[in-house]
Amino acid sequence: MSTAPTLLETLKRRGLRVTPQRAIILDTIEQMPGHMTAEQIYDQVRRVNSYINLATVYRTLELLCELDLVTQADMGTGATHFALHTHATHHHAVCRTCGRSIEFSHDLLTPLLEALHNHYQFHADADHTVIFGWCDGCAPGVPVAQT
Amino acid sequence: MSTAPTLLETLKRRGLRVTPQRAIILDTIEQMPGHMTAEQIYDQVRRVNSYINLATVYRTLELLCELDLVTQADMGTGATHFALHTHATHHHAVCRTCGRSIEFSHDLLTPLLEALHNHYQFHADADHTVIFGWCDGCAPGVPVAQT
DNA sequence: CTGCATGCAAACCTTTTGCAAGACT
DNA sequence: AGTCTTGCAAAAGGTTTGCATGCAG
Repeated sequence: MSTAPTLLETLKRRGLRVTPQRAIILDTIEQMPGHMTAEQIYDQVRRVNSYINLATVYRTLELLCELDLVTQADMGTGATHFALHTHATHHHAVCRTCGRSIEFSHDLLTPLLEALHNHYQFHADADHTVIFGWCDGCAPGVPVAQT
Repeated sequence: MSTAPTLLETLKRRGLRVTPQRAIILDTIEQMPGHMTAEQIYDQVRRVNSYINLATVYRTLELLCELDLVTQADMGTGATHFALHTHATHHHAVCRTCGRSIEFSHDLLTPLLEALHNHYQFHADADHTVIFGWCDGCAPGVPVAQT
């Protein structure tokens, strides 16, 4: 139950290079809530040091993904969303019509994850699964059509 | 249990314009198996008529999506995958490491879909849901690391 | 000192769009 | 005839990359 190590500590521990840029980016990510796009992280990072480059943000995110410290999710908005792997696990039901995103708890996904594991020995990445569909307001089933 | 109408017939029935390009594209989509990217459809379409433009393929796909005849799915490969809505419903478990995709039946997803409906009145688009994770071969949990 | 990381700018890829010409009904 | 569709080419996003410089270890 010890406090989880910071991203920076984890980097050091694994013998990876710690640069000022990485320190700022990691710190920023840890302080941002939920998921964020590379652009959002970039904007935030620039408030600390406006000389950090977008490419560096991407390269750092790539590194974090490789280390399984961060997960990616496509919310259907064009830009990839990143989130701390330790971030409270929840998932998203995204409306194809209005774009709204409903968060739902991990519990609802459990049966599926277990089934995938039992049937296919597939270990689903339980973080930030995205399910598309239509929210209550945006009529389901009935296709648009109608002039 | 009459035969399902072709995409072309559906277009006509809804009073939409039928052009040679659309005829070729629709026909191609119906003949291609499973999902395909716009580029793949384009390549196939060009074998019939090499003057058809990629933009036209995109515009036709957009139309089909609006009519709910085709669904989109992001398989994490960069390009959007399209599939006939009538195509046998199944979903995908995509391995983040090796990229392999395991198809799983709709049944496994049912509990989740019902739960989303009951809890949030959310009508999930049951077609081609994509779950990311790791297949049996690609060690789960254990991060890469290790020099 | 050596190698890895960074900044910059250009390249990339997929997808979208403006516009004039052309085709469908 | 009138409107919708197409082709072309350029633009738009998001993300990646090559290369020279610079810094961490």
